[in-house]
Amino acid sequence: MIQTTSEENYLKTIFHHTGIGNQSVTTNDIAATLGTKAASVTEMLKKLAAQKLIRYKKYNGVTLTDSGKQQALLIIRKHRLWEYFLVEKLKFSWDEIHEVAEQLEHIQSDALVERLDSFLENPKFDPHGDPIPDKKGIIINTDSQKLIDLSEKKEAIVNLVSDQPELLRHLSKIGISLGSKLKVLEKIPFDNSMLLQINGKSKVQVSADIAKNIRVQI
Amino acid sequence: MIQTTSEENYLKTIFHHTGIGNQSVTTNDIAATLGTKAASVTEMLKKLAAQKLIRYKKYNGVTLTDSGKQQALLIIRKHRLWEYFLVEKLKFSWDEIHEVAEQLEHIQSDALVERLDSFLENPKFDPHGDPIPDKKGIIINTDSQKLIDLSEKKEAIVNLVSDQPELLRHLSKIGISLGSKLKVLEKIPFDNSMLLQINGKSKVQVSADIAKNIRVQI
DNA sequence: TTATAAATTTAGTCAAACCTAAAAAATAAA
DNA sequence: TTTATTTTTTAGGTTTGACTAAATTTATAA
Repeated sequence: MIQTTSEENYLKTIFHHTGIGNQSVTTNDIAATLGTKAASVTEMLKKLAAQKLIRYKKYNGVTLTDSGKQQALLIIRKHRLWEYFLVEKLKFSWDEIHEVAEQLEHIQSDALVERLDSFLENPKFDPHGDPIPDKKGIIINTDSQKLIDLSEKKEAIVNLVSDQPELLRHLSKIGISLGSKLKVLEKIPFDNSMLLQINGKSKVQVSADIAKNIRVQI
Repeated sequence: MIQTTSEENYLKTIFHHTGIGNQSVTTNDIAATLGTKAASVTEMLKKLAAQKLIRYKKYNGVTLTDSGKQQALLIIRKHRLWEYFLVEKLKFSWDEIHEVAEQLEHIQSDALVERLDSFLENPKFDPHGDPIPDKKGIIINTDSQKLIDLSEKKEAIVNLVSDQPELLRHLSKIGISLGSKLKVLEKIPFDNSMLLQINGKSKVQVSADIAKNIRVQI
């Protein structure tokens, strides 16, 4: 499951274009960001698709799978933790650190990341003010809200879900995952449950207990 | 003048075989250390020779040029500084750090190395007791040895002590300082502690933990 | 001192990640 | 709706650093 540095850079770039939702990004945009040519991007997209890290259909742009999103977030976690280290401990200024962090983010060692995180006392934001994903790849978003508070007819993107394994299992069963677009079709006052439409397709009923544990972003 | 990771690994391996002198090392020995095949080594040797980092004559083994030696020492400097960081700051044990340091040593940034060195307060030895070359690639006399390795009845001069302030305070309290002449009167197998005579006068008992952190020269 | 063995180099392949040029598909304009 | 333009993909190359197999050189032993 370990990516090459190049594969990691592609994942990161795709994530930066598509964000936490399931938006797509074009071959040319990826090439422009990475400073490579479109032809090279196409080749790499095939490799990433074969590993089920992205969804790729010819001439159609790409989106990250849950697995790809997870990988990207963990690389971003490393990048931002190292940036924090460089500024807070080594006294670099915030504008000198990017290039070095680009290298450090590719060091492969789970133990290293976790110990670095502890050593730095679990910072939540990097020196540029961007949030640092936690070890599960969950990223704070201050303008997120609980699904239960979303009003009827409104749409939002699933941002954070609590890390209870049972809840996660249930959600994946009914087709909700990080980045899903939810529309509130109806709120049932009797039990505060909600009728939702997922990604403009399937409809599903969720209890208030569940809706309290999902955070979404408009 | 920047080397690839692979070139850096070859330089480092050659240095570890040839040392600070101008000894030579064979193709096969390099291959064995790196886990590659002799044919691959031959190819790389040509590249390094073209950069004047090694002296290479077919079928004749290689030696490092001054420039190659310098490069190798700076890589070793990085490796050992990162090892020190991993143990002293991130609390890894000394036997878990090698693999990660192998990756970190290839990060390219002069500023990073110098700031890391300052942050660590310019350590002179890594957690395995090996000396850390300074920024010019100058390495402390490698034929100094750890006091703990000195055998009974032998005498030696204190060369360097680790820079832990507490240790330094303790040593000055019992009368050991840079340049003191120590004679090993007795080694106690039970706890590896040592009974020493200092400058032919006072006797003192030091624990194994202390004896590991003092370097002496015969 | 010749025959055998070991070490080293050469020659030819391969995979990864890039490239250019040409073909194909999708999009925009006439 | 055809034509033109842009985007994307395919096809064929290049470089780096590895490989195997065969050839060459050096070292060892009978």
